[in-house]
Amino acid sequence: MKTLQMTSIDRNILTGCRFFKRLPLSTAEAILHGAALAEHEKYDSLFRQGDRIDDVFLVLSGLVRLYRVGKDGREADVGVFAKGELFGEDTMFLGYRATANAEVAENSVIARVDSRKLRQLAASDPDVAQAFIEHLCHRGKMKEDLLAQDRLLTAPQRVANYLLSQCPNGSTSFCFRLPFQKSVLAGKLGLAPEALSRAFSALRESGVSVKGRMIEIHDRHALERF
Amino acid sequence: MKTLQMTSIDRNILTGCRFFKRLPLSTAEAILHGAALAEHEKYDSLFRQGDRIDDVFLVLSGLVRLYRVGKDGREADVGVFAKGELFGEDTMFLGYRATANAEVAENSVIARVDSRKLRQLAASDPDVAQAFIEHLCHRGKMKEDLLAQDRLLTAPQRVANYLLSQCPNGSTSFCFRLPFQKSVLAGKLGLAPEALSRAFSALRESGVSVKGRMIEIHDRHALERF
DNA sequence: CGCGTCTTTGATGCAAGTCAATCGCCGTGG
DNA sequence: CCACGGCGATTGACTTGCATCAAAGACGCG
Repeated sequence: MKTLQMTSIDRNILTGCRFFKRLPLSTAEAILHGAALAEHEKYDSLFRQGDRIDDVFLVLSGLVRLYRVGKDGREADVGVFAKGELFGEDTMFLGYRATANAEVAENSVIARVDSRKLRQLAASDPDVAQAFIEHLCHRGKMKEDLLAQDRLLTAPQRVANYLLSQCPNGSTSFCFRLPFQKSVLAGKLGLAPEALSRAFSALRESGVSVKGRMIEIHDRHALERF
Repeated sequence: MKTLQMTSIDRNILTGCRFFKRLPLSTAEAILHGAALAEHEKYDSLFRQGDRIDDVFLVLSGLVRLYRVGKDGREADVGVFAKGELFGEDTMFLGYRATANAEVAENSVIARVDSRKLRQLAASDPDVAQAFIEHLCHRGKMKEDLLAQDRLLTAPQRVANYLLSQCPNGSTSFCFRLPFQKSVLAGKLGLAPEALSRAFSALRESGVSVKGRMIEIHDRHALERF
C-alpha cells in the first residue's frame, strides 16, 4: 500500500460518478477535500467483517470485492465495485462496523473519506441527505435484483442477463471486453468459476462467442429468450 | 377491500415502530395525518411489478409478501412485512415504479401515506431524511444478510438461523409460535415448502420440536453449531 | 521459450426442486 | 356428535443443477 496525492483526473472521476453528480460541485469538492488516496494491490484486505470502519471508500481505479465467509470458509460475494463506485457507506449508519470483508480484486487506487464528517454533512445539508437516500435506494434495488436472480435463474440465464446488461441499448449484435477476470464475474453472479465456464459453453449455441475476455453477442434476442 | 378509520391503537402501533421512533412525535403525526386505512384479505394484490405507485405502505396487522416472478412463473420472495413495518418506500426514489409484486399473505390492515408528501418532507426536514437513511441502511443490511445466507447456507442452516433470530437473547432453551404459515416462512427463506419441512425434521435430532406453529428449542447451542 | 496463473473440461456427489400421494387439522353441515 | 371436505404439511421417489475434485489446456508475462 502506498499513499498518493489526488490529481485533477481523480477529482474528475469522482465528481462525475453517480453519487456526486447529484450534488453541486462545491459540495462534492468539500466532501473530497481531505480524502486520503492509496494504491493497493490485488488480494490486499481493506477491512474484515466486524471491523470498526471510520471511512467511506471510493474506487478510483481497479476493483474491490465485498464478501462474507461461511463457517466452512466458503466465500460469497455481496458486492463488486469498480471505478467511480463508492462502498462502505452503510456502515456509518450501522454503528461503524463492517458487515462484510473487503478485498482488492485487482491493483487499485482507492480514496477514503472520513465518514463522521460525511455523516455530519448528511445531517446538515439536505442535498447530501437526498443524494444518500437515492444512492441507498439504488443500491437496495440492485440487491433485490441480485436476490431474485439467485432464486429464479439458472447459471446460463444469469450470465445471459449480465451480458444483456452490458449491451448498449438498441443494438441487436455487439461486442465487449469483460471488465474483470472471469473468476470475479463468477463470484458476482454467485457461481463457481467452473459453472461460469460451462454457462458460457451453453450460451455458445445461442450466438455468444468468448475469446479470452472478449465477448461477442450475435443476437441479443436469442439471449433474451433464454 | 374495505376502508377504515384510523384508531388510536393504530397510531400507537405506527408511532412505536422502528421508522417512526426516530422521529419527534409531532413529525410522525404529521406524516400519518391523511393516511388511508384499508382492510385486505389473503391473496389480495396491492400492486404489481412495474405499476406506478404513489403511496408508501404501512402494515398495521397481518402480513404482506413482496415477490418477483420469473419467466417460467415461479415466484421468489424478496421481502415479508409484518405489523409495524413499512414497505414501498424505495419506489418513491426510483421513478415511482414498483420493483416487485405485493400480495397480502393473511388478512391485514394496511395504511397508505402519500409518497410525494413524504418525499417533500424528507427533502425539507433533516430528521425525516435521517430516518430514511437509517431505515434504508438497515434494509440494505438485511438484504445483504439474505443474499449471503442464500449463497452460504443449506436449508437446515437457514432454518436454524431463523429460529435463533427469534430467540430472546440469553436464554438457552425457549419456545415460540411461528408468526405465519410455514409456507410463508419457506418463501422468506428461499425454500420450497417441502424443503422447509425436511429441514425441520433434520433439526429434530438437534433438539427442535415442532407441533403446528409451536416451536420448541431445547438447546440453542446445538443450533449454533449446526 | 518456460513458468505460473487462469480457465476449461470431465467425473462424481449432494442439496434441493418437483411431482404425487398421504396425513392431519379444522370448520361445516347433516 | 360424527362424517365430510378442503387446505396445509409431510413424506417418498425421482430429477436436476450446481459444487467439488482432479487433470489438462490456454494464456500472459518474464
